[in-house]
Amino acid sequence: MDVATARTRPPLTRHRVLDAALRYIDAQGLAALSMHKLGADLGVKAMSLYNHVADKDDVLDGVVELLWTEIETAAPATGDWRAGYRAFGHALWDVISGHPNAGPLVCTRQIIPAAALRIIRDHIASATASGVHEQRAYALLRTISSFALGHVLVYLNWSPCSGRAPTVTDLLSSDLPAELVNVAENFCGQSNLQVEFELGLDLMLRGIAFPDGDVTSDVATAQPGHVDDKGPGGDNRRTC
Amino acid sequence: MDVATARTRPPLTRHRVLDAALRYIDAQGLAALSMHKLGADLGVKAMSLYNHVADKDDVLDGVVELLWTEIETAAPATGDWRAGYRAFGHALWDVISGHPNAGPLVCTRQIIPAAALRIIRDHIASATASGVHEQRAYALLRTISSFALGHVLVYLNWSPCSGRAPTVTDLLSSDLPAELVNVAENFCGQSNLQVEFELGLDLMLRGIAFPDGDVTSDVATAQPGHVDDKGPGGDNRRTC
DNA sequence: CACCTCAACTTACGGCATAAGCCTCGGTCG
DNA sequence: CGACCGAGGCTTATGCCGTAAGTTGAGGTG
Repeated sequence: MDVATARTRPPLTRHRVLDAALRYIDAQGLAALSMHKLGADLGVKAMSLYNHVADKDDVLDGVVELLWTEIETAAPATGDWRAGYRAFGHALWDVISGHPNAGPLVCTRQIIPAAALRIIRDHIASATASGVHEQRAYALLRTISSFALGHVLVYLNWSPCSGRAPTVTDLLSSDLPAELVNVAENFCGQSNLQVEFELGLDLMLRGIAFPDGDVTSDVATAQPGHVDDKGPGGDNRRTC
Repeated sequence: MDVATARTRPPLTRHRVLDAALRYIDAQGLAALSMHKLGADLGVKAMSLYNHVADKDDVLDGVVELLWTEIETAAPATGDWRAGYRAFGHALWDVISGHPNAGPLVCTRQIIPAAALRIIRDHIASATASGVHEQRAYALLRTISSFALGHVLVYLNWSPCSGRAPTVTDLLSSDLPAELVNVAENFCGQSNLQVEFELGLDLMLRGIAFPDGDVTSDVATAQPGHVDDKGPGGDNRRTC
């Protein structure tokens, strides 16, 4: 790479590096990413990247930032907090499944990007502004996030046509009894998980998760995402 | 490693290799695992491992098999399908969170081990034997799995004291406004996610997910995990 | 005894992340 | 105008990685 071409090329920036990394992973898979190839993709030697990112871990963390930014722009908070929560879960599902190779990084890298905190903050604010008890607003958002995350991961890893595996049988070892293959097909193959996810999300927000319909009260009934009514005791291990 | 010590050492098997790999990952972290170090751990050169596993990917897939075997033994199906489903979700949560470094492999590797299919089959059989419609039995098990998986991943990645990060602030970039740090603490830090998970699981099975309490009917009402009442149309993308 | 099998070993190769240092610009200030 | 300098890209070099290919030697089988 001589000096002339280096001049004509737009200068590298952290954002351009991360963006290229995300597109590379989307196209070639996570395992295929290397600093050399990423550099080559940008018309630059590997070591030049280190002027803009700390190391490869930093690149991967940066990709997660990018994904959260996508989620943030896809589901901004509005006046209607239920619609906002729903959009948030939906955006989580959509963005992660839209990047089948990079998406799992969101739940693999131990990092909480600012974009994640911003969108959480906004949706919480929207809910509390409508009178929802703050702790309950957090708990419900947490429950929705967990459900969306788990659901999309099951979808990505265990469903054919999700962009990662063409058929269910590709996920199984070849010498399996037909009976178990049948179980796999029933569990993974036939149903439309996207529809299933949306129905679950709808239900959660329509009040099923809060059967009395009064989400603004803070009475201590057992509800998903409500923990105030249970002390630190009990049978839970690994308490902080 | 001379011949004499090779003789006294118990012979390598695939299972011993995988077991050592799991313990190594538990102790040193996923990124630290290499064939050389794994071999050294077993008193053997790296290449000797290849007599028992195909390659490194095979080792990681094997670790996932081990984890599913743990889940299988922890939550065998019984006559009471609701208790069984509950135990299954619980086991997923426990086993994955019990291996903070290896657990995420379960939703990262694209593989469905036989142990997973066996336990799924048994719990489905238990439910249908009690009169639950088969498609609904699958849908509910799928929903519980998704919730458990997503919940434990949020726990592992975003909670301090989960074995991966000591404090919430370690997960954040250092130059964050106090307001967002506060959001992070509320969302991740203070509550006991294990209790929250168990409550959600209980609720799902006590009938909240099926408000009419009649889980054996197959009327086409909108329910999480019920998809029969919606055709292939609709707004879903990436349909197979 | 002769032979075969097979697990473990040795060697070797290309790719990886990245540390250390260099080179060459464009801008800044005397 | 000319000396300086900082930044961004390049070169080189190191040590680890996964693993292909071929070797060794002990136990079992004829």
